[in-house]
Amino acid sequence: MLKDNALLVRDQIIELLAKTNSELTTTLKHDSPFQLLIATILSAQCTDKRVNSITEKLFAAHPTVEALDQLSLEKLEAYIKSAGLWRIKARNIKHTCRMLINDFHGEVPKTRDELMRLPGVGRKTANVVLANAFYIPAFPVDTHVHRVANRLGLVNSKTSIQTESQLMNIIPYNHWNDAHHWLINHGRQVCQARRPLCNKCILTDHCQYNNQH
DNA sequence: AACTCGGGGCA
DNA sequence: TGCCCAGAGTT
Repeated sequence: MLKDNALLVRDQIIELLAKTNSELTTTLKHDSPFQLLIATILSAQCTDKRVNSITEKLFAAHPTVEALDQLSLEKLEAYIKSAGLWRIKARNIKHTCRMLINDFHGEVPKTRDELMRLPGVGRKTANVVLANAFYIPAFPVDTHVHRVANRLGLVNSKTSIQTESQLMNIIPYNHWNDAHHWLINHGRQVCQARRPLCNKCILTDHCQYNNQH
């Protein structure tokens, strides 16, 4: 019963994706897995647009792990100060560069476990790199995705890891990327954590949350 | 599982 | 100016 509802919601979303313009999807600009890794570390609690404005200059001058490793902590901090949490991120990025060189032959690892050993890389960031740098099936779940998918009844899960696997099961692989971006945008603009704007929502007919409030 | 971190954004 | 955000890391 719940599963049937999830399938209905899924089909509604996929229908919406066809009409959605690609401008809705913000992307982190990068030329290599390494650059995507650094950009994704920077993107925590920060919009992709601001990250891109930082990495545009940073990667122009220091495009590789070897080049970025040579950059002093102070200069790195100066580059990324507009990203928020810059002290932590600068330290993590420096440490990550050293680990890539020392432990991974200067390459970005291709497994989630290895990626998550890098400081500043959690499960969500690891999944972003796996999916977008290496095209390895992975579904990044942030709080927006987790909240919206559960409210809509697309999944029924306690943890974001459960949400991750349930979304991978119910959404066709070719829609993972745009569905991910749609869920994030819907979470930011409509299905907000505290004040969900259900009157602006197109999916209220099958929504568990809306029908309870 | 719940808490802390530490910046920016926004009312 | 105080509250909120959203990831990672810690206990």
